[in-house]
Amino acid sequence: MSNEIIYNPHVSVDCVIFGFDGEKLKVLLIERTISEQNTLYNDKKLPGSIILADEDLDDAAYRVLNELTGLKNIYLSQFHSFGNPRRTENPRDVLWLEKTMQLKIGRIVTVAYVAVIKIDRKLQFKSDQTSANWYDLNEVRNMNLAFDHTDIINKGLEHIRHKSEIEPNLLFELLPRKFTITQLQTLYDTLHQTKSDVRNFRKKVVQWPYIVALDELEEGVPHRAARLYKYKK
Amino acid sequence: MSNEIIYNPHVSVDCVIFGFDGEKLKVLLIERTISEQNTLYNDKKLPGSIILADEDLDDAAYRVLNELTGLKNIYLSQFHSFGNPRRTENPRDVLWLEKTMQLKIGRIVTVAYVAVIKIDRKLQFKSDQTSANWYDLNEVRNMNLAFDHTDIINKGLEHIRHKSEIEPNLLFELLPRKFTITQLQTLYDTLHQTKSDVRNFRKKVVQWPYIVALDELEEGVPHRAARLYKYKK
DNA sequence: AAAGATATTGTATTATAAACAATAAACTGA
DNA sequence: TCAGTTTATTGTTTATAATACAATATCTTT
Repeated sequence: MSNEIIYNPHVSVDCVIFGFDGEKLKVLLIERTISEQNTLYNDKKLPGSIILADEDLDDAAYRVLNELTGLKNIYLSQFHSFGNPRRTENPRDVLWLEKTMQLKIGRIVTVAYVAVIKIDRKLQFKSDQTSANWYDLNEVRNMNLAFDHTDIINKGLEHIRHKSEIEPNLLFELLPRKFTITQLQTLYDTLHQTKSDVRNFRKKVVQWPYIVALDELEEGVPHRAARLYKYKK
Repeated sequence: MSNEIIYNPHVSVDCVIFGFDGEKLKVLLIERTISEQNTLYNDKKLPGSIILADEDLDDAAYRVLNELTGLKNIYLSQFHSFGNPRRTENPRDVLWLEKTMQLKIGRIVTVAYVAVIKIDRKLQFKSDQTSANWYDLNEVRNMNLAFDHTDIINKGLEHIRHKSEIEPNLLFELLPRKFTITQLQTLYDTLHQTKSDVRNFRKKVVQWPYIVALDELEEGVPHRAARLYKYKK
């Protein structure tokens, strides 16, 4: 009957923030240091936080994002909640929770959000102690992240894959303000896991009404420079 | 600073269960009776439950669904979590929570799941006290449901709309085992909010590999009987 | 036998997706 | 300066999918 005990878990939000460097998708991860028996371990985790007493879930997610990047008006959407009772059982995670939260925390149900931002945005931290960095998605697969954050990232990736098929606008949140068609195609193919034909792809995108050609070319490349485009409206 | 207090809300799951009667989409709602100052109020709510101490979210949703319908192997998927601090503030809801849960419950964060089932399935209740009924989605919009269950239903509807565009298989979970093309089209158009052309629609679906014509006709209709089809694999 | 109700079917047109390779422009190093 | 390297850019043909559009068939009821 211990199975039937009602129990209050904590509730948190975690943000999966994707960027694109022109070639690969990246995730923003927070550095975490844990001292365990006089040894320092270095770790990475998603930006996240326990929700506050009077705070809605979306508000908590925006707060976390803002504390991290200093920015607002970001494409941010909830995509899944994770509540496996054993997701907070790793001893290293338990230790970190006790140190940071100053209290024993048992189970945590987390609500995950995803955001896509331009990777060249300067990240402003409210606290000087936190440090965030971009990591290749492929690297991340072999890292040992905190909690079930690898699962969360994978599910978040799935989510923006689907979303980008419905609203191609999402792509331009990831690209720099001025971009080449090649960059757009690389991003598109990365997200859709395809290899589209160069000619067909260009035909498709130049007829999108919200993509406009500029009178500018790429600079500093050791070959023919590509035309730059921007996203409008 | 009261804004910064860490607080443990309860966590629950709610299931939005859709059915289709051949003409309209329906939701399964639980009857709820509240006695308030010697008066009995009748109410409806989504099937749901606080999660148990050692229970994963998906497990909780399946438990709720099973306790309600007695069935397993149902198309069930998590679609959104709702955590507005004020979602449990309605006095009637507070009263009901105290009566049913035997304890004061403040905030509840709920994780919502959606399921689609055949409406002619016999519902077996584990407890004789609960009673569930199908309601038209249009009626439901004007009912006063418990908590924010109207919002949850709307978001769940959005979810199966999207999902049915990607996987048409979902449609056959809602249709009876033997169905007519007209029923299929009505369901399709209801979900997609379209009015497709009869000829084009038939051309489209008869070439779906998983739809097979039977040697049977509808019975008991006061006009020409339609051919029956079934879904395979 | 006529009227009413729903089921069933085909053709022409348009739009979209897919397949496929040659040339142009800029830089690099000899 | 020239040959070689690298990436950018462009068109045509074919196949597939979506759209527009109305007449006839079958069964029931009166």
